[in-house]
Amino acid sequence: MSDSHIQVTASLDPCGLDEHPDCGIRDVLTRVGDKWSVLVIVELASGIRRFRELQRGIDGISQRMLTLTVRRLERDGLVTRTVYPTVPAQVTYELTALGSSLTHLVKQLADWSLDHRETIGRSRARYDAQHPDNEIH
Amino acid sequence: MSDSHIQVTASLDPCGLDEHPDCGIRDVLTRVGDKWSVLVIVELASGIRRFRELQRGIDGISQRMLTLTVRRLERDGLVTRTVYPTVPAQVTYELTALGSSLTHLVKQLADWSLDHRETIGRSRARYDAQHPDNEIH
DNA sequence: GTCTGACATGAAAGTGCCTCCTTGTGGACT
DNA sequence: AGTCCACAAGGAGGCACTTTCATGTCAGAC
Repeated sequence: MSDSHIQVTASLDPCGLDEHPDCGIRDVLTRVGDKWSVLVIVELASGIRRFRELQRGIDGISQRMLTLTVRRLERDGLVTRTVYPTVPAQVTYELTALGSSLTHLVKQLADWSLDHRETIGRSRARYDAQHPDNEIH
Repeated sequence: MSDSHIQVTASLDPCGLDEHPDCGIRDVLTRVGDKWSVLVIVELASGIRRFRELQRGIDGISQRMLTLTVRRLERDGLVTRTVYPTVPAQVTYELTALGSSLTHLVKQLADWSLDHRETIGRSRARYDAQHPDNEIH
């Protein structure tokens, strides 16, 4: 850990050394840490979805963001996009085996967050009370 | 899942309903998904650190980013900051029980990433070859 | 012709993280 | 005075994500 290094480049290539798992964690967070990706993953964990179905299942996401998000997930190999030559055209998205392998971790993170939500909220309130000058929300 | 909703506000308050674990996952990613937080957590998992020790242990992080990052982690209750009235002044940081409770998940994410790094790399190369017009890296 | 559904894409503006550089505080030392 | 150590904070610019709005393609229906 103390020997960790990340050469910060545009694509954030992890160093890949086994003794540097932190590089790995940065990589996965870069991959799913954006606003919408993990929500897409969670929705697809429930089964294959057409574009509109997927959009309706994720509150607040625009057509644009959904298109960009699923494209990135597809590029990373987490999602499969299938185009049907129907009229009107239809596209479906589903998790790959790789994408599915991430879902149990996502579930655990969600559980952790729910388990500790109140504690974190109290901590924030306490901190803000003690540091009224610090605007870091 | 399909009833999920996130009211996107500046502070991203999760809805907190048990049937909406995705709100939880967004919350935790907001918390540790930035570039440096998880690296700080990983470094502190190895033990208490003074500021400079922490900075040296995380390659590439500036004094400024470290200050901001530990401040946010402290606010969330993941890290304890202890000031020693020495000359020169000294500060130490260590994980709280809450912060520590996250480390095994972080480890799992890191492992997942290392396990699948090659697969993802290949997927990207394949995707880029098939979609030369898509600049989405 | 227009409209619809389904989905992709382009353009521009807004936002905030991140970086770089600088300054500050409090001692101690030369 | 200057320099050092230890750490915090200010200011400004860059960049990418995000959002909004608009446009595009392809058929089919009217």
